[in-house]
Amino acid sequence: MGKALTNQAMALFKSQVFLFLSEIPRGECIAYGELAKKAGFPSHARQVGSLMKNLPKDTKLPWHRVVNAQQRISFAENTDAYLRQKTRLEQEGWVIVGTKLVLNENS
DNA sequence: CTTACGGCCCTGG
DNA sequence: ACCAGGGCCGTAA
Repeated sequence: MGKALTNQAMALFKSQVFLFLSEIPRGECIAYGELAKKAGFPSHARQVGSLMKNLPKDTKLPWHRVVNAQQRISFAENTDAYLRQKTRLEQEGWVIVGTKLVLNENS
């Protein structure tokens, strides 16, 4: 049972997640869990998801480059959120089948 | 205080 | 490749 994160730890977690996210280049992507690890909190994948969900709509952060550990978009296929993310990833060269990121044509 | 709920993840079938 | 089950942990109700 891990102890609860202090407010300060959470603040650090957030800033680290946003920092590493901002460094993901166009054409690449990263898993929620990977981002959590890099930020120093390996068991907080879901919290990364929450952070993404709560980003302001006009954010400049590349939230769409965050996918799940199976390289899939974590939204149901018939949703708006899914379409938004898929469209943005396709603009960066990804070929996507269903929710699966198959390959990137540019890389 | 306790439930419920996620933009999750991992391990088997 | 697909799915279920268990674990995870902050946040809102």
